Amino acid sequence: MSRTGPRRSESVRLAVLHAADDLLVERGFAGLTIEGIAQRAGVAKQTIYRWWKSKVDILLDTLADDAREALQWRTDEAAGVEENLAAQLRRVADFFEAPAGRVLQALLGHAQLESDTAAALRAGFLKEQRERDVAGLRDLLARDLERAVDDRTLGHLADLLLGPLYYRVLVFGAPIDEELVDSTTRLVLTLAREASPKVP
Amino acid sequence: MSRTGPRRSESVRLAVLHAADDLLVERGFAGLTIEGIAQRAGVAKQTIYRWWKSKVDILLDTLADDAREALQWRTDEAAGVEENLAAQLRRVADFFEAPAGRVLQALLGHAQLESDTAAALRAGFLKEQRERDVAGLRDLLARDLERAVDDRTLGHLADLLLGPLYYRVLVFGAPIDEELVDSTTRLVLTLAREASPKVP
Amino acid sequence: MSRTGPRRSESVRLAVLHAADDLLVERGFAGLTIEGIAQRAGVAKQTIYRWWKSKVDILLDTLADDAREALQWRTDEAAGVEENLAAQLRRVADFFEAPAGRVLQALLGHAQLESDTAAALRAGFLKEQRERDVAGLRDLLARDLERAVDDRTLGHLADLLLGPLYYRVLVFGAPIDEELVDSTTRLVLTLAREASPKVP
Amino acid sequence: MSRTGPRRSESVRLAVLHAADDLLVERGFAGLTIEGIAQRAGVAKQTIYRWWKSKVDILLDTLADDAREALQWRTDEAAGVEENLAAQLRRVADFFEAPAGRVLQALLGHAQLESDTAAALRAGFLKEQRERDVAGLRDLLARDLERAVDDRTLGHLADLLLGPLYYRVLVFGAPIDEELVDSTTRLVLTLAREASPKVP
DNA sequence: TGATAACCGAGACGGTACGTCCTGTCTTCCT
DNA sequence: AGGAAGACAGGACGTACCGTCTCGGTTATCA
Repeated sequence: MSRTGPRRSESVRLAVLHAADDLLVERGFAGLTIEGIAQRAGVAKQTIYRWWKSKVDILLDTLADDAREALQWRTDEAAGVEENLAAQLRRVADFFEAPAGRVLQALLGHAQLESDTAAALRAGFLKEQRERDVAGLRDLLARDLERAVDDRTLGHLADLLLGPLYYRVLVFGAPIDEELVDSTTRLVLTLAREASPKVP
Repeated sequence: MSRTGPRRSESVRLAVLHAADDLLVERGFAGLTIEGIAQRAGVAKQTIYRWWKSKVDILLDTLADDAREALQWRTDEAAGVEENLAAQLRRVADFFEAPAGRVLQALLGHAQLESDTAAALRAGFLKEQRERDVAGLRDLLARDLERAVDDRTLGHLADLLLGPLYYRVLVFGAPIDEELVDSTTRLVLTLAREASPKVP
Repeated sequence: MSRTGPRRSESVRLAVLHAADDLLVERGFAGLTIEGIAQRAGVAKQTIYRWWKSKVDILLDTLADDAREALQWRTDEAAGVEENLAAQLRRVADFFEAPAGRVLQALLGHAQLESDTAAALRAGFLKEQRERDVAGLRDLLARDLERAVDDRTLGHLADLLLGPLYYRVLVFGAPIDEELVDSTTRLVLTLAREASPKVP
Repeated sequence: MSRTGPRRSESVRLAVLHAADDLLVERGFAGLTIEGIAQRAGVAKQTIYRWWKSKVDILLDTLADDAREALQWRTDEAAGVEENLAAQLRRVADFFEAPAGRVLQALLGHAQLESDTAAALRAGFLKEQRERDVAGLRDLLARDLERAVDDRTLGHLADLLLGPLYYRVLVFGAPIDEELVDSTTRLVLTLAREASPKVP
């Protein structure tokens, strides 16, 4: 059965996402309201409710657009494994300084308060990002160790690698410094080599 | 000049803290309202506002009462350094399953959304806990290495030690398993020994 | 530019006015609250505040709807001037026994306490009623005296006519009796005839 | 049974009455609160509640002190009856311009809203004032008519005399002008002479 | 000359209503 | 059908006073 009438307006979608982003930066999460977004975007409230369930849903949308690329693992074949790993951690550090990182931070915060947010965030963005992190780590270690590392171990290594960075940001609200990046990198590599000794 | 008139009622204070604690567990942070707390505690709203600025302020108070002891470093002289360290991490893991841990989790979440909360939490509980963590780690390593470790290094070691645990809880909402405790413990001890080699 | 969106609901308006009227009679002015009206009318508080500034504003609205007719001057051509005048005063007396009269009484009371109420009441209902009273009196006297009476005199006659009635109600809270109606009527007619003697 | 301890402090009583009076003038009846009076008088709230039941009770107290004298009937033997009567009405007019008159006006207003206030005001001040008015009128008419007027008629004459003045003040909030005083005076004297014709 | 009872200041407390803000649903009209 | 405008029921907010109460400190009278 065919349908009639105009389709979803892309300009409305973008206006809402940008308004939400701007207001989050300007007034913080608590000052972010559906009514405020509607007004700023020059859009009716009902239009927002038609396409998104809540302000969290809007933010998840902005995250999907912005964060994926910033946290992608990139390999520089010319550089060593340690440099590549450290570079990825630096990307994480930079991400948290950027607007998209603030969005993730807010969503992670909200996820502690609302299980719906937690479920949506974990089933979507965080799950995908976890997969990218594990895959990126696997590839890098494979180059270093010349053998595959099992997934279980990879998971723990990822926790050890990223945990201290998120801890800094989420718990202390402090920027991630170079020294933390370096020591974390070295530590994880050490453990990886121990756990999966190169076949002589 | 001495105060006259009735003093602050301790029973009111406790009724409010317990009501807040209970409601947080029952209904979550979003379902926690000043009016709800007042009703549950059998207290007038104004009485709450007289002593606390917000529901966050109340939770900070419950945390101060409950969390300090649960996260205290305890040394078992009979056991080795590694066992002591692992036991402390297990205490952290258990804490996050307990009601007081839920309070901290909610507050950490809210701290991502409101800078006031962040400032209060960091200036109060987190600062003290950080000091306890660093001091506990210092004492433990001193026993192991038979020499003092400088504060800067201790700070990084604390990040590496606790980061992965908080990451698990805050980002993935998953319980901290034994394996993570063990690998984190070993890793940090390895790094500590490398960084501060025992004088021969 | 034409308006879009839903219009003001007439049923809501009436529900509020009736609820206010009922509650004023049941519980008196002090027991009349916006929250009470909202609850009785099955309406949200905000809906009331959207259209009225205060409970006084609501009562002014009920007055406009109810009192105009009750205090209208009516001429019975068959009857004499004195009978017509007395009939009008009896209408005033009856009005103060009816619910709408209670509303006016309450508003007059409140007008002594709040200058805003006084200004609104006087600029609205009282001004119109005064005009009706003066006009009614003018017509009646014209019939009796066969000549026009000047406005200044009419004003004073209206004061002398209505003053004693309001005095009874407002100051002594007592009902207006037939004797007061009669003596006031006679008195005013006497004075009117003196002041504007029939041209011989 | 005898009692011990300090007696009621007169300075406290006066401080409260003055504070109430001042605040009534400054902020109006709605802005007059027990807490405000207590603060302004430098007195504890409980002290007020010990001696007065409500703010209305306080105002009744100030009225008793101030109004009695202002509304007292005074006879100037040298002047005629009409002049004496007009002088009394002028006293009423002046009274409503003075602070004590404002208090009575506020209390009369409140009496329309709360039956307790109405009862207290009518059983106290208004009853006494009514008696003074009737007695004053009786004396004056006795001089004029050279015979006594019965109480029933006197009551109606008092209504006709004072009603228009109160009507002006309470309903229109306008000052009582000389013309109203004069016509009311003449009118009432006319009626009195008609009703009780001098024995020839 | 104490004891003791009332007065008084300060202000905590359980309440009620205030007026505001935002939510999510809905209705109306326009394109 | 999509969208702007915005009315509506509802719920929580933080504030202002109410009237009651508990504290200490301070008189004044009477034993």
